[in-house]
Amino acid sequence: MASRISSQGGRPPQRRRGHERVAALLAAASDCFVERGYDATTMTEVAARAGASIGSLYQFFPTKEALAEALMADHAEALYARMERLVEQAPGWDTQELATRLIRTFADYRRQHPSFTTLVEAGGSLPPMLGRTIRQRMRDYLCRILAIHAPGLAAGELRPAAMVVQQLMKAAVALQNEQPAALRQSAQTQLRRTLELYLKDLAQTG
Amino acid sequence: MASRISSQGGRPPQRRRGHERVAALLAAASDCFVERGYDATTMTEVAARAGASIGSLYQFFPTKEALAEALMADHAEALYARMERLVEQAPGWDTQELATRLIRTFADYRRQHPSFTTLVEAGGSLPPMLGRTIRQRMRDYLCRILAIHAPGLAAGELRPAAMVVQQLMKAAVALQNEQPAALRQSAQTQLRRTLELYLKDLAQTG
DNA sequence: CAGATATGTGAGGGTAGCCTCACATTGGAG
DNA sequence: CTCCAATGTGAGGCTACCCTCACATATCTG
Repeated sequence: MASRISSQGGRPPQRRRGHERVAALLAAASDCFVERGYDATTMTEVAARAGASIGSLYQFFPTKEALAEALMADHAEALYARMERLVEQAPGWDTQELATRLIRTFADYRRQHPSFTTLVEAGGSLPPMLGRTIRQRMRDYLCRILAIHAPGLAAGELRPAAMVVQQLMKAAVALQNEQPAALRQSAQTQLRRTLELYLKDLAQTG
Repeated sequence: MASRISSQGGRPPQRRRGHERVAALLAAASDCFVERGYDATTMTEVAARAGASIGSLYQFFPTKEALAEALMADHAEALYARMERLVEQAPGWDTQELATRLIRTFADYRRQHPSFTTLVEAGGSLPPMLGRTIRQRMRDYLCRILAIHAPGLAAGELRPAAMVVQQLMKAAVALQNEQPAALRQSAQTQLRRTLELYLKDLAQTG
């Protein structure tokens, strides 16, 4: 799980020890976020857990937010890789089959990486920009995959695909948080169909 | 929605104006928690939103935690009332029918009261004791109802009912957060069945 | 009205936590 | 080996926020 560090500030590691430190720091951050949540974890604790000092932590991550974003970037990359691998393996599927597999991949990854779930669901408590970044990135990934491999939906226009993806997001990420009353009726119907798909798959998987 | 204020400290209101203030403060807290999450909302903001000063807020709620707990107490009371009303209306149901209705009631309440969901799901970021209190109370409520109205499960022994209730909790409260790998196999099977029930109902409701 | 109690106010104490800085140490290139 | 950039360190600045306190005002009882 090589990490690319946040784009803003924070010099990337260059020597071997630097890379090791970054990996340890990200692992520590992951554990802390899962156990205590984003707000409650302190930078001091992350550093201590990684066997480093605060200064060392700030050497690579200029901000607590940047730390979370780097962790999220790693997750996003890994998840995206899984999805692309999945799509490459069997290009002949129709939209529904593809959606089912993608959702299962997504759900599996969530189960295997609790910190990913923690960050995605932290929602309101995260710094606004970070929250938006995370959701945007997830949406982009799913949208790109669906747009490429579901030509029936993305033929020329982007709106429908984006809508479906948004509903996939809602189903897979924030199932219980969403408020159906706030959704338009047509979208709601489509969401229900997506939900059924997701739930059926989830029930099979366990 | 008359509130009973936290048990620990914090004198309950006695005059008319006091009751109005408490209601306004709880409403403000509810909004803030939903928008920003528990950690990110400040007591100053809650007070300002309710048109009061900080001193006024601390007149009734001795602690930020007490404020959240009072809000949660209101929710718990309202939800419990709904559940009891439901059970009284049709005492002839079998276990499955009852469970389905209870879960729907639970899901409906969650949709109608976002701050309830916010507090229940805040999980790791809440002060440990508050989090435990919240989960314990929800478990007690569901357990009591199931124990009373599903004699087949609660005949003498409490263990099976408690287990089912725990799984109901997992299904209804933290569907995606749980890690099936950490569960025992038998429990997992039962959980799956409960999940299917929950999901089926959710799909129907929208 | 008068006394008593409840309620209202906001400046400030205390603290926790993010982040900086000045300097020590390590490791690799020439 | 020598030198320089990378990495390591932790005390402390600074800010934000929870909560207290001394006092003002409002509301109720007699």
